[in-house]
Amino acid sequence: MNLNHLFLFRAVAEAGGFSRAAEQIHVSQPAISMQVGELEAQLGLALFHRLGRGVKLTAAGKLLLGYAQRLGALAVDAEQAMAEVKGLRRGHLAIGASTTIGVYLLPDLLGEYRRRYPDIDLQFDIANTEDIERRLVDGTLDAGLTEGLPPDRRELETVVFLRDQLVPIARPDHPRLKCGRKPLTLRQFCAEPMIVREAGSGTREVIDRALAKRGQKFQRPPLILGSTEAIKRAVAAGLGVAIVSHLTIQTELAAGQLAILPLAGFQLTRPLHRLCWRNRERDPAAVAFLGLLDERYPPHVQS
Amino acid sequence: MNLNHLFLFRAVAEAGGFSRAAEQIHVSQPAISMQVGELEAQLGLALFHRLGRGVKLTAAGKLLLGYAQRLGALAVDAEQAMAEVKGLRRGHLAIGASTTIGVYLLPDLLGEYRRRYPDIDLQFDIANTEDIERRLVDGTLDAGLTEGLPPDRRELETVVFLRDQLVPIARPDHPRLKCGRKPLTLRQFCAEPMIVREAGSGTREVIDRALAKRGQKFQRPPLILGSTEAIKRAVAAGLGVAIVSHLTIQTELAAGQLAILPLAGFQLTRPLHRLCWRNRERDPAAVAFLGLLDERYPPHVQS
DNA sequence: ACAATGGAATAAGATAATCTTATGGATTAC
DNA sequence: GTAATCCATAAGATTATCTTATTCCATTGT
Repeated sequence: MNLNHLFLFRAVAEAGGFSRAAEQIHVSQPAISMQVGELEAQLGLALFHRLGRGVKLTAAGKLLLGYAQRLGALAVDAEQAMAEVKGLRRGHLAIGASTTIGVYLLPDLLGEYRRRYPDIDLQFDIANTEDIERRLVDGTLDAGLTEGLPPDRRELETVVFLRDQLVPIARPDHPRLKCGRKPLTLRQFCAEPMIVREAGSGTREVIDRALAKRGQKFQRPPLILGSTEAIKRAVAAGLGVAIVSHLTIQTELAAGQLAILPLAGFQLTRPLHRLCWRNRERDPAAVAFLGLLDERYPPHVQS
Repeated sequence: MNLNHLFLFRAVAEAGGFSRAAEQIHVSQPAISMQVGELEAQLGLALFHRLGRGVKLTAAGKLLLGYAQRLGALAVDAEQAMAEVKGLRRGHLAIGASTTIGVYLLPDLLGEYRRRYPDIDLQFDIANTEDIERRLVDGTLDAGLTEGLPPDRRELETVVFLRDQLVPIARPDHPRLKCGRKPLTLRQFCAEPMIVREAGSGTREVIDRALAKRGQKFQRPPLILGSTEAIKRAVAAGLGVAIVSHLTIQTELAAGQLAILPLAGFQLTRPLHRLCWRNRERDPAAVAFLGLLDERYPPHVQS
């Protein structure tokens, strides 16, 4: 007994005859005779009275018809659910991101995602690289976006999707920003009052390494603040200069609260990584997210 | 997508691997690979993550598994229901009978039926031959038992299942029943005070015809009563003699309330008919009933 | 009662679906 | 690195299912 047997049986029952059913579902009449006959043989029960003029359900047939209808409807539901998943009208997407990306980049991206696929259930967590990695492996995340060093897990694919520029910022009325002034040298910049994140922060490490590489260091003890927002506010308040991700200051630049300080020959970037399973099938919801990411930030495969 | 696809899919999901599933359900592993692969291709969705060591459901797979389980359970229910019908552990039997049969014969018969097949839902109506015939044709009865003349419907099969003896009865202390006395002649019997059913009753017609055929008639105006029970009581009370179906007086004979009056060379029987559809499939419940009837009263096919 | 008709069953051949054995390829575990 | 495990693929065999043509049967109409 399979769905096709039941489908044909149901067609006959609802059409009131083998020939009529055959017409309606575009199969030959003997095909139906055989299938229904086989079904009856398997069950050991007559399902139809053959009246000579059409057919009529037996008691067993009436009973089976109920099951056939329910089975048919359930099968249709199942296929529809699958079609919805495939067509991104149903599903779930869980993304993990580190702080900067999570705060300054993902909301926009997920807003666009929601606009395109409003029926996908979205989940979005900010966590550290280690947690994201773990949750990718155990399957609770579909993709992760991190600014930290790429993990060396072979099962995860790491793609640099964006090079984040770390830029020096100052209050817009900083003397060096008067028109006509030349860019600062790195040495001059290091002599400014500096505001930085605590040691151990990803951004701080990048900055320290870059300065060390160029043989420079802060010339005064820096002001240490625990969040990028705090640093931006402190710079805007005139407490000093800082180096922050370009991503984080779009609003303040537009509002004239902060300005980028030109620094001669200084270019500092860090890679932002997109993490997901390497050789694993991805749900359409995840594929669409990665596609959207690639669309906004054309990728460079790294490993 | 058919039940087999889903069954194999479910086996894989529940076994956690293609090979394990293949073992459990005794199919080759490639068969499963192909079926699941085809299912995935048809849906356009990956249902499993291939991990190298076993497999794991994707989100789409998890969703489909629920449907597959429900469909599987429903299919099992359907097959079980059909098996129950076939095994007479579920079903319905509607029998129609004319009065005498319905009162004096069917209760016993249906008692035995209920004992053998306690799960069959029984329905049993007393009606006239015409109604029974009509209800057989329109399908509300599975079989009919009548004492009337056989209908001439070609679509109904008429089988005489019993020859009912109509016997003369009297009070046990009737003078002619004293030991040693010879049987009455029919003429003498007709001279007795007679109790009969009203004209139009089946039994009355049989009696009238039999007497007419033998050139006899009641010599006194008979007492007319509307039911066999009333006639029996009247005879037992000594109001006269009567001719009634042998079936109806078993209890009274045993209790000594009535006696059969020996009548020389008089033998009056009428056929009892079993009616059902001629060329139509019968439900197991009906087949079992007809079987039981045949068992108790070996049949003589008439038409 | 008779042929006519409508509709299901059957037969035969063709086609498609599914299975099995054997083998390849990728991943994990020691 | 090597062996073991597991899924995918290939080829051939088997089975299920379909189609066309035809037969059989019950009803219907005359």
